[in-house]
This record gives sequence, C-alpha cells and structure tokens, in this order.
Amino acid sequence: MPLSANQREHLKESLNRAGLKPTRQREHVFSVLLGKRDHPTVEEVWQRSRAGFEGISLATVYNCLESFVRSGVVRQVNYEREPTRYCPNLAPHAHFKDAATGRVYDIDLPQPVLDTLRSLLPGEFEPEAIEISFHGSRRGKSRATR
Amino acid sequence: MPLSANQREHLKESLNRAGLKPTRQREHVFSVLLGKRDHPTVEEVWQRSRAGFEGISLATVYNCLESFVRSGVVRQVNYEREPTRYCPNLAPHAHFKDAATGRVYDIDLPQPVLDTLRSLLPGEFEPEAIEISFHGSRRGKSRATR
DNA sequence: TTGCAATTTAGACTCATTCTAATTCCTAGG
DNA sequence: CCTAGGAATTAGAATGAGTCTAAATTGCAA
Repeated sequence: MPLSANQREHLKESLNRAGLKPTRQREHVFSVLLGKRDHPTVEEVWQRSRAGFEGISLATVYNCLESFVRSGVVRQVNYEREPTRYCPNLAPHAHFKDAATGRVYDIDLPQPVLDTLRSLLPGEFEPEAIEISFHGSRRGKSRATR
Repeated sequence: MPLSANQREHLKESLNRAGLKPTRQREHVFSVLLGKRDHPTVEEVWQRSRAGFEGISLATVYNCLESFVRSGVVRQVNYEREPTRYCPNLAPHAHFKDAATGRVYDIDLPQPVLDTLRSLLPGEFEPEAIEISFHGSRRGKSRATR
C-alpha cells in the first residue's frame, strides 16, 4: 500500500524538521508501518518491507525506524527486554500485552488521566514522557455474534 | 548489613512458597538489595555482593534475583532496553527516571489512580500488572534550607 | 554415613542492537 | 551535462545483557 500524498507530505515535513531526508527506503518502511497497525518488531518490519522493496537491508530498517522515532512520527514500545516494537499511533495511549498471544493492544488515555498522573510527581520532577503498560490476559471473547 | 530476624523470616517464607530454599547466597544478595534502596542493575548488585561474600558469581546473582522476582519479594524495572534494575519496594508505585543522571525514583501510586487506570480497559482485558514509568528531568533543587 | 535434589559456578552461547567502513545516491554548483 | 560532497544505505563484524550447560558443591533426610 503506497503512501497517500498527505502521508508522504507529513513524513517529509517531520523528517525535515529533524534534519533528515525522505528517501525511497524511508517512505517504503513508513508505508509498511501504516499498512498493518499491529506493533511489529524490527524483524517483522524487515520481512514486510522486503516484500515490496527488493534487497532492503536489516540495517536500513533499523536506521529508518530510528529516524522515525527521532522525527516523532512513530513510538517505540518495550515490554521487558523483548525485541522493541514500533507503533505509528501518536495519540496518547497505553499498551496492553496479552500474555497468551504476545499481541499488544492500544488503550486510549484521556487527558484528565494523564493530568492526574502528572500531579503525582513532586514539584521538582519535569516529565517529558509517560509510559503505561498493562500485562495480562484477554478473557475469551463471548461466543460472539453467531 | 545483615538481615534482621524479621527480614530473614520474610524471605524464607516467600521463597518456600515458591518452592525455593533460602541459601547463604540468597540471603546475602537480599540484604544487599535492602541495604541500599536505589535501583541497581545486576552488575551493581554483583559488585556490592562481592564486598561481603567472597567469590559469589555473577550467574548466582542472576539466579538469586530471578528467584526473588519469582517469589515476589522484588520487582524488576526496565527502561527502554537498558540493563534490568531491581527494586525491593513492593508498595504499588511508578518510576521516574532522570534523564540527566540516570537515577530512578519511586513515585507513590494511590489506589484510586490504579482503579481509574484499570477502568480504562475494555471488559475482556484482565490485567495482572500495570507498569508506569516517567522519563524526564529534575529541576535543580532550589538553593536549599538556609 | 549416604544419597539425592537443589543450588552454585565458570564459561560458552544467544541474539537484539550498534558499529564500521565501504559503497551508492542525491543534489547543488559549475 | 558533469562533478564534488554530504547523506543514506549496506554487509558484516562487534557488543553486551542475559541465558544455558554441565560439572562441582551443598545441605538435608533417611
């Protein structure tokens, strides 16, 4: 799935703001991230990228993902010391990891909740980022819609 | 600093509940954790342990810390993919990492806040653990008591 | 005292990530 | 159109936290 004009423009601006250039590889890897919004590892992003970009290297995928993080279009997600995952959802949200499947879900974080958390910090602490991760299991989805 | 009778008993019970035995090494490493309640890495715990326990091996320190986590007397703390840190504070709390110094501080988490977070999850999600970590800087402590 | 299962240990191994040094790609100036 | 120079890409080597292995040790129970 190629990038829309808007998406391409957004990526370009963000990269430029960080002093980086949009390249074929970066655009392709970005489109891969947007194409399936699970929370892939570098290895997974690499596999998916190779489908549409003959010969792209693992090192490049690492580099691309790092430039996305630096330019703020993508977030890193870490669980314990497992391989880092990447997430193009920029709205404030937490993550829930299902122990059984390893799948990671986004959980919306309303601003008031963030404010409350913020308020727990003693005055001298100046937070730049908050990370909230749940870990648990999903109860069997009720024997569904038939 | 040797363990108090209470602390030794607490450790013993927790280990037993997990089917593990209190050993010289485990007691010593545990006392090291309680002795300085910063958030040491395995390497740091090892250094400190060797001071009072001639020849204790790094592998053993890894093993001890793992058995503490398994028996619930200690928590693991991860920031990004940096070396895992260990924390003997069992009360529900978040962590704040000062970007400048790398130091990690405990932030108390009132139960109502935990409940609120819990309530953000769709019904089918059954959390076992929540982890909250702040990342930022500490404003210079005001030129003090005078 | 003996035997056994858990624990400890040194060192080999794994594997995600970072680094290195050599190419390749763009682009701006000529 | 051509060329120089900086950025980006690449393969493969290097790093380092953590895990595994197999052998030695320990401590307890029979």
